[in-house]
Order: sequence, then structure tokens, then C-alpha cells
Amino acid sequence: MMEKEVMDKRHLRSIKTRQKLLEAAKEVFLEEGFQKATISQMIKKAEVGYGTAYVHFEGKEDILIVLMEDVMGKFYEIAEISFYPKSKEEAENIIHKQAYSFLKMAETERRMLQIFEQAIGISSAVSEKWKSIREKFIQRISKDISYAQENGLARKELNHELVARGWFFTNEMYLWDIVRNERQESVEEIAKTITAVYTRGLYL
Amino acid sequence: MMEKEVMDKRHLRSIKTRQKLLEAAKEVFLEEGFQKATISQMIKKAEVGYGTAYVHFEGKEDILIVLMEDVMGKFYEIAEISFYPKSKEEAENIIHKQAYSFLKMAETERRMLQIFEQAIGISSAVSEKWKSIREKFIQRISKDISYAQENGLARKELNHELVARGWFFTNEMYLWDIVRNERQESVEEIAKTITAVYTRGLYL
DNA sequence: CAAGGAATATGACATTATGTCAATAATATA
DNA sequence: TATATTATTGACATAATGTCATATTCCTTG
Repeated sequence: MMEKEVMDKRHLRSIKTRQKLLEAAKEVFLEEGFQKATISQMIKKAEVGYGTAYVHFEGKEDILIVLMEDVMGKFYEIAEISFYPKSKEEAENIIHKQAYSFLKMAETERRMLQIFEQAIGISSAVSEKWKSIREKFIQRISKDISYAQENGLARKELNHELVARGWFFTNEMYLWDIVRNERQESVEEIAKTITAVYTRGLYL
Repeated sequence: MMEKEVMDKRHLRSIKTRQKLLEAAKEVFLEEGFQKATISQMIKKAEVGYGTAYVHFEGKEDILIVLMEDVMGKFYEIAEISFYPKSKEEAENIIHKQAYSFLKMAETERRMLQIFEQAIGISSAVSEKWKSIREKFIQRISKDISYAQENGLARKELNHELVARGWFFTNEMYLWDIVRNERQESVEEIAKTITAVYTRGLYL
């Protein structure tokens, strides 16, 4: 039972138009960057009328958000890695793995993330989207720190939310650094180094 | 000997025009934000002709960069605090003080930094300017870590530049968080917490 | 199966910005 | 005073956005 079988011919056409627009938009974004990309370029490439773009999307920002949705999904997956360490060493392993996966995304999805970074500065809709990913991570890390504190693994005197935020911030900035191709060092080395400082700073 | 005495009447007029534009621009930026601020609003407020703005500046971005220059200066001062600790405790004190001063800037200069943050995303000129501040700090921190490592205060096995970057990133992100008014906690508490994790993670 | 109705698509248009430039005004200099 | 230099000006060309009345395409119902 493919969903498409059920559809109207015109609904189908609509979906196809939308799809053509998304594909064209992706190309245009990658070629021009977020700022310089224009609706006109997209509709030309998609071979549809100008107004059509506004039928399907609210504007450039909206299109980018849709294009980013699967990348978003991958971030959420990483945020959900389970965390029940029995020792400092085990904690370090899990944390390292998580940081590594997170930073690896920068390499895997570099091109789209570059566009996304540009858009974060410009579009508040995109920026909100990213903020929600960030808060998801911070909440999660915060919970993990609490768990470690309750189980006598981590320093209890530290405000877990502040620590979580600080730790995530380091990760996030390295993510963008890598996205911009500004780091020589391997993702592995970066992950190892920042995890080492963090775990030794927090754990007993 | 005031510089002004030396000037032509017309050079003086030019300086005044420029000044009027800068003051008007600041108001407009603060009222409208970077995106929505327009040259037209500024020249109207400054009571000069449209083209005049382009005689004195290359555009919105350029005006903002000039407006930010004294804030920049304050950042550079903080980056230059001297660092020759004799013990882990002394190091922690200096580092805490530096982090505190840095984050305090977020409160003191909040309004202009808000505009600056918006502009970083949009204008590559502004973004470059910020990047140079960031690199200045990272270089400096990097040197400080090396010093501590050579003097047997810090863990030698860690790549000092990677650690420096990570530490600065935490600070920077908290800076923007505070600028956005998104933190309840006091600057003092934030500085204390992140410094505690960092110094324990890095120092012996 | 034909006619009317609903969903889609279209591009001309009004709007709003930007940056340029030839003309004009103000001031300096010879 | 006449001429050169510098500063200012606003009209214009350009470019992008988002809207909307109209056209097209397909579905439904009598």
C-alpha cells in the first residue's frame, strides 16, 4: 500500500511541484549560500512560476527548515544515547562517544550545515529550530550529570545545568569550526581532548 | 592643542556629518535591530542627504563596525591580563577573574552586543571582526596553558590549542547567552562554575 | 459525460531596499 | 575675485520580496 496510490492526480502534482522546488532550492542554497540564494533562482531551476514557491512555502527560511529536517533528526538521535555509567571510566567512554558522534556530523553534513549556520544568523525561524536542538542536548546532559552526582561519580557542589551548558557550548562551537573547515586536527583528537578536560573536571 | 584647531572648516563639517551619522545610526540600530535598520532611517535622523551615508561609510555593516570599536577595545584589554601563576590555586584565581570580566561585558554592553550578535550572522565583515577577537583570546589562553604545562602546573598530555579553544568557546557561548538575557544565574556563579570544571580538568 | 467547483499554479505589480553618480553647494587657494 | 577642491545631495537604476487576481487543471456530481 504505497501512500501515493491513494492520492489525487492533482494532489500528486502538488507533491511533485513541492519536491521539484525542494531539490532546486537545495542546489541553489549550496551554490549561492543562504543570503544570496533567491526565490527566483529556485523557481527557475524547478521550472515553476514565481508565486508557486509561496504557495508551498512561506519563504526562503521555511524551505531551508524543511531541507534540514533529516539532519535535525540525526542530532536528536545522538542526544538520546543512554547514559548509566557505573564508573568514571565508563562515563568517560560514553561521553567521548557522544561528543565524537556529534562532531562527526559536522563532517558528514558539512555542506548543508554551512548553509544552516549562515541561516541561523539571519532567520529567526531557523535560529529557533537550532535552539531547540541545543536545549534538547543541554537538558539531556544536565540529567546525565545529575545521575552521576547522585551515584557518587561526580562533584556534587557544581550546578549541573551550568556545567551541562558549558560542556555543550564547547561541543557546539567545535561543530561550527569543523563545519567551516577551520580545524586541522581530527575529530577524534578534538573529541578526546575536550572529553578529557571535561570528565576530569567534573568526575571524582 | 586640540586636533580640531588644525582642521579646515570643511574637513570639520565632514567630521561633524560623520559624527551625526554615527549617533543616528546607533539609535536606529538599537531601536530596529541590525536587520531592520535602514540607511534611510539613519540619514533622516541625522538630517543629511541619502548619498552622504555612502560617502562616509560603505554601508550598514561598516557603520556598525565603527560603532563597535570601543567595545572591541575593552575585549582586547581583558585578553591581555597577565598570567604567571605559581600554583594551581593562583591560576584558578586569575582564570576566574578573566572569565568574570569577560562575561561581565555581556551585561555592561548588552544592547550593543545584541546588535553585534545579529550582525555577525549577516555581515561577513562584522563576523571577521569578531573572529579576530576570538583568535586573540585563544592565542592568549593557549600561551597561558603552555606556560602552566612547562611549569609543571598543568597536564602535559593535552594539546594546548585544542584545550584553549574549548575553554574559550564555553566562555563565548555564555557571553551570548547573557547578552540575550537568557540566564537567570549571576555572572559570578557562571564564572565560578565553569572555571572550577576547567581548572580541575586541566591543572594537576 | 458535461458543467461547475475546488485545488493549484502563475506572473504582473506594488513595495522596499540598496548603491551609484552627475550635479550642486560650500570652502580653500592663488 | 576666479578657480580648484572637497563635501553633499537626491534622483535613478537595480534587485529582491510577497501578494493577489486570474488562469489552469483536475475532480465531482447530477
